[in-house]
Amino acid sequence: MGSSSGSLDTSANSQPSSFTFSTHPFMTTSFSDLLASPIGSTTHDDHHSNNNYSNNDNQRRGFSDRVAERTGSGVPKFKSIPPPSLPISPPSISPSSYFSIPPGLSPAELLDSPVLLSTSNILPSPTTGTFPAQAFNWKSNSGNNQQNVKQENKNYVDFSFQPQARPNTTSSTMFQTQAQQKPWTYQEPTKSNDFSSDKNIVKSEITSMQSFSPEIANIQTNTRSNGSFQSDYGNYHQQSQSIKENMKSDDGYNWRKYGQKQVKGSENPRSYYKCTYPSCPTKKKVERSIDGQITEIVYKGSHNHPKPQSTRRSSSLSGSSHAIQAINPPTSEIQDQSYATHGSGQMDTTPENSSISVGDDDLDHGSQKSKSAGDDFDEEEPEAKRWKREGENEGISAPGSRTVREPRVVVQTTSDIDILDDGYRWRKYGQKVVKGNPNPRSYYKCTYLGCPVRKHVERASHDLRAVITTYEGKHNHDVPAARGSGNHRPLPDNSNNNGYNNGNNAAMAIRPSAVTSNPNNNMINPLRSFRLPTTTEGQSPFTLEMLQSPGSFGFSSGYGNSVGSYMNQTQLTDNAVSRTRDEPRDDMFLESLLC
DNA sequence: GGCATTTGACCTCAA
DNA sequence: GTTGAGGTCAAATGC
Repeated sequence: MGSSSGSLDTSANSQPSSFTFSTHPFMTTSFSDLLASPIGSTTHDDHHSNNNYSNNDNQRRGFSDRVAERTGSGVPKFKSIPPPSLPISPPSISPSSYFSIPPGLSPAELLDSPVLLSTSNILPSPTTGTFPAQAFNWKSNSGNNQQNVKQENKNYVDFSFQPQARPNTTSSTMFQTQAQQKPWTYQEPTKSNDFSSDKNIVKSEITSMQSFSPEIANIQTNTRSNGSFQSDYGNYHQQSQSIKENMKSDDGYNWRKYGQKQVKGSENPRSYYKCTYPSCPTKKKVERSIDGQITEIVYKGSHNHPKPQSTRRSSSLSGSSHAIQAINPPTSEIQDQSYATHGSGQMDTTPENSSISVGDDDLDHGSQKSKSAGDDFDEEEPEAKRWKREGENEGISAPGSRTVREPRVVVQTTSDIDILDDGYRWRKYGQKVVKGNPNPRSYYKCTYLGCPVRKHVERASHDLRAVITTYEGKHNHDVPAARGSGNHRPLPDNSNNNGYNNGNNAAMAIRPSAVTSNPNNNMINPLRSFRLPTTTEGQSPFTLEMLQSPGSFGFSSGYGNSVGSYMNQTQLTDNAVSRTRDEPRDDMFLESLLC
C-alpha cells in the first residue's frame, strides 16, 4: 500500500533505517532524514516509490560520507542503524543544535513525554511515559516482512536508550532491604551503571555544558576529542550492548520464563520467571514497558544457592546489580550497608535481602531507591506498616500463600524521574490506581533535598489525553541545574527566558516555580497531555501547539525562537554556558559535518 | 534434539 | 455464588 501523504509505507518498505513517523505532521520524517537531507530539501515525498528507500538511504549515506570525510574515519553503515533513529540513532550526532534535550533525559524519554504528544490518540502511559510501540510503527510491519520486523525489534532493543546512572553527588546509590521480611521485593536491575562511563559522561557534560542526554554527550564529546566518529559509534555501541546485557540478565541468576500476562491497569506485560536452579523456589515477575525497559521487578522467595558463576557477567560488569555494587562507591550509611552486603558468590544475593539496584535518578539529590508505594506514600511511615499496607494495595502475596500480604519495595525507573515538564527533578515514589479513575496515578516528590513539594500525575478518566497534575507544597529552592552539570546553576538572564522568578514566559509557565500549596489544585490541561502546574504567578499557559509547531521545535526557526519550552530554555542556557567555555557548539559541529 | 519462550487455558483467591 | 484479576501450567513454537 502506497502512501501519498508522505508517510512511510512500512509494509512495503520497512527497512531498518527508514524509520519515520506517520502519526503527526511533525512526525512525517525522521531525524535521520532531517540530518541527512540538504537544507531546505524534503526527504519524504516519495516514500511510496519503490526507490524510495534507496533514495533516503543515499541521503543518509551522503551524510555518512560527509561525516566520514570530516572525521577521517569510517561511519557505521546505516544498515545497522535501528528504525528508531529519532531517539537513538548514534549518527545523529547531537540534535541539540536543533533542540535541546534536558540533561539526563534521553531522547527516548523525551519522546515519552506528554510534551511531544500530538493530538492523535497516541498516548503515553502516565505511569511509564511510554508510547505504544505501534504508534511509531516500530512493529507495525506487516505481511511479507517478518524478518524485518524481527530485525527491527532486535535493533530496537540493541539501541534502546536507557539513561545511565550518574555518579551520585549527594546521596546513596544503593539501598538495603531486609530480605527476611520481604519475600516480595522490587528491584530495578536494568539500569546501566557503569561508573567509569558515567564519569566520562559527567566530565563531558561539565566540559561542554551541553544539555542533551548523557549518551549523546558522551558520543559527542568523544567525537570532539578523538575526531573519530567510528570510535564514538563503537563507544556508543558498547554502551548499548551493556544496556542490552542489563536487559537480559539483571541479577546474575538464571531464570526461566514460565508465563506472561497483561496486567490490568498497565499496558506493560508482566513476565513470570522461575529460577532455573534445581529446587530453588525463587520467582520473579518483571514488567517491561513497550520500549523494553524494565519498569518493575518483583522477587518472590529466596535463592537457596549461590549466584551462578558467569564469566561474562563477572568480566563485563554488565549485570546491573553487580555493576552498581562494584562501581558505585558508597557515599552514605545506607549505601555502606548495602555495599557491605555484597560480595561475589555469596549466598542469596537476591535483592530481597541484599540490595536494590538503582536507576539513574536515584543517584541524584539523595533520592533513594526502595520507596514504597502506598496510599499516601508517607516516607516517614514505618516500613513494615507501609509495606504491609502496600502489599494489601497491590495484592502481592508471600511465597506459598496468597493471603499473606507482604511488603514490597518499589523501584523507580529512570523514566520515573520527570524533569522535562517543569524543570524540577521528580522522584517517583509511588503509584496507585485511585478510585474513580482506572488510570494509575504517578506520585512524584521533588528530589531536592528538603524540598517538600510533591505532585501526582494521572490521566483523566474521562479523557485519556488529558493529564492531571496536582502539585502540593512549594519549592524551597531554585530550579535545579541540568542533570550532569554537577551543581545548581542559575538560569541565565535571557530575553527569551526571564528566569525562574519571572513567569512572563512560556518556558516558565511549565515550571511550578511557585507552586500552590493547595493539594487539591488539579489542573486538567485543555491542551492535552501537557502538565500544567498551577502557579500563583500568573504564568502564561504553555501550549502544546507551541512545541508541535515546527518553529517551536527548532527545526526551521529553532534558535532564536522565543517560544518557551523547557527544551529551548535549556538550549539557551547551555548555549550561553558552552560559549563562555569556548566549546564548539553542537550546531557548529553538525554544520561542520554537513558542509 | 534440547532448551527457552510464547501463549492460551486453567486455577486460586479476593471483592 | 459470581466475577475479575493475578498466577501458573503446559502445549506449541522458535532458536
